[in-house]
Amino acid sequence: MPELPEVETTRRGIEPHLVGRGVAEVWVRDARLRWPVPDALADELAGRRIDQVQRRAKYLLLRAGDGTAIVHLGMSGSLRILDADEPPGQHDHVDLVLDDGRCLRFRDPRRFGSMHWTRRDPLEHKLLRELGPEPLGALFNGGWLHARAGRRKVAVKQFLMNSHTVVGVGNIYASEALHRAGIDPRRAAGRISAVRYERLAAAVKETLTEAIAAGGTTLRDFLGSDGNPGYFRQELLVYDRAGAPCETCGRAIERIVQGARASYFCPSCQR
DNA sequence: AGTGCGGCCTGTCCGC
DNA sequence: TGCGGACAGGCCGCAC
Repeated sequence: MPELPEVETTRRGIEPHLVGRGVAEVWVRDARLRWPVPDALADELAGRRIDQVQRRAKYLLLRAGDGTAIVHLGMSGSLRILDADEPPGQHDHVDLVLDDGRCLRFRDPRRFGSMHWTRRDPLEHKLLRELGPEPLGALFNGGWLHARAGRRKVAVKQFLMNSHTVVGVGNIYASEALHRAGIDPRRAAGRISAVRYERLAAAVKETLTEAIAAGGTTLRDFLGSDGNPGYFRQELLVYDRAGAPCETCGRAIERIVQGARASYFCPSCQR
């Protein structure tokens, strides 16, 4: 399940193959993603040159002249560089055929991903406009979290996963960062001190940075753009470890459900 | 405005 | 061994 480290790993994997390359053709085999792939993507991207491959939150931005393809990998999406004549599989929905005989192939079994095309500033796109700060940027820090939290009663884990609070912290890394910061995921966001929010912001940055360095976390079906898995899974201290001993104190990790999502935490290290 | 939840989708896993 | 059903999960969009 791509979270920010997986998306950044993908970006770094595809960038050197795309920048400066022309797009010869765009094949949309199945436009039924989360939102229908617009005809404009194929019509307008073909014939252009890709200038930059950027990331904002979990969106990848393929900049091509005055247009931008916006790609979200959803739950199960992946982008890979292949020879263009490689036969597509069942879930290979879109190809950008490049002018060097290769292609960028979008695969997404669950079709929670999406692709958009815009001729405007992509950061002003409806889906990107309201997003909170990047977790690895300077704008995201303990002061920001503390100020945003105010007196809100929502559980801190859900607060942390809200894209207005900070982008790119999904279910896995939310549990991990809260564990590192020693904060109970059930605690009300507005009942956490500024000092503890400093710890939490630092924990988010550390967790994501380490995960990116490891090439992302591989759970189930995530593979990087080179087809290889990420190696952060072995670093996870609580996620998917219900019943297993906490590495710090030995007490059993607990699993609870918050907002219809699994949370994992150590009941003695996290308060 | 903040909060909660339905819905999208399919591969995987579990229990019978 | 086969089968049905629960589950996983990002995140928009809607209802309260």
